Amino acid sequence: MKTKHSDLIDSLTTRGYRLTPQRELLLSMLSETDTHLSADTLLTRARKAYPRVNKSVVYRNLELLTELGLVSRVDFGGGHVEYEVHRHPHHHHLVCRNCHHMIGISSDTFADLQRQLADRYGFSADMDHLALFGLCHDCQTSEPANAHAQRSHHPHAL
Amino acid sequence: MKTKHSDLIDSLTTRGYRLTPQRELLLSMLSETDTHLSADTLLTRARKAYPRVNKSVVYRNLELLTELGLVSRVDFGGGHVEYEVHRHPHHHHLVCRNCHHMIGISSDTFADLQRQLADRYGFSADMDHLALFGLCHDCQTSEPANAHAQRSHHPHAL
DNA sequence: CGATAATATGCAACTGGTTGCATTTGCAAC
DNA sequence: GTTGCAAATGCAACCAGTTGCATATTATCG
Repeated sequence: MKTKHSDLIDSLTTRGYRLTPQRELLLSMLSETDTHLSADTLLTRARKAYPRVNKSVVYRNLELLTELGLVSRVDFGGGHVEYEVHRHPHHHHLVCRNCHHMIGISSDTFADLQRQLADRYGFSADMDHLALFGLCHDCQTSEPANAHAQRSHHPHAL
Repeated sequence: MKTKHSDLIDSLTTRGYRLTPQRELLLSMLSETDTHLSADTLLTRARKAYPRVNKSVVYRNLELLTELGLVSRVDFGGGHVEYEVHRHPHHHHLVCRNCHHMIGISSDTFADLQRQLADRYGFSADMDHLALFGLCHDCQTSEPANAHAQRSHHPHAL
């Protein structure tokens, strides 16, 4: 239990939002893990405790919690998003497109970039749980090796 | 017509993929615009010329063309992706989360970051048509102004 | 130029996620 | 404790995108 569950609940209620069993369940699932979970995983787990929870409620509440800043949405690209309780300092993810290994890195690495974007373009970038794709150290030397579902039917090519 | 249409077709056929009317149509639509188009837009436009084109074909071919490197997939986050013919040099997009204005920037800006990720983590990042969110110059001073759909029912809070 | 075989297409069923609306519930005031 | 009402939920319909499979089409070879 990394982030105090009761703090999260306070954040909700002091802002005038209701504390419902579903919200409490979501927050407790998220604060009891130290990684990110997909909406679908959250729904499935929630149903173990509470078979009636509805998927629209899960999605709506994740959106609310994200807007309130209690939860961070990590966008892994291609429509795959996961959620985690908002912890400081923010961090980012390097995702290997070959072995799917994920490296968490601190946000310092992006400070220069952020400054450059501000200077050159006047743009204030949201540097909050970015995910970047690429190849991890191990896969750079042996890329095609343990690839997943390489296109199977190259007819007479390459 | 920025990128030679016939070059794209050659890339397909020399690698052993067939040239079909649907593929030709997709490539010509993409090479005749100088911006990115969504799968849905492509489908709609394609149907004007060819009412029978099927959405699964559009999606499958966009995936194929992306794998072959003829087309780039630009991921705008939250599952919104668009496609454009792969032009050099690669560029990135700064998207304002307030006014949705989009700034195209060259990939040089990311060279430092890329080098740092390689040095520190041994990670070779795909720096290819990234999209970053944030606030553009104009919206930083007047953020809440022309916002879209601000959450409407804060009950008695903030 | 016609036959062949593998590829590409169209279709229909399905999945993850979203939306509108009727019902229920949390919470505050009485 | 009861009441009132906005907020939250559950449901069912819906939408974009994906998948499996039968059919149609392309490119090649005879």
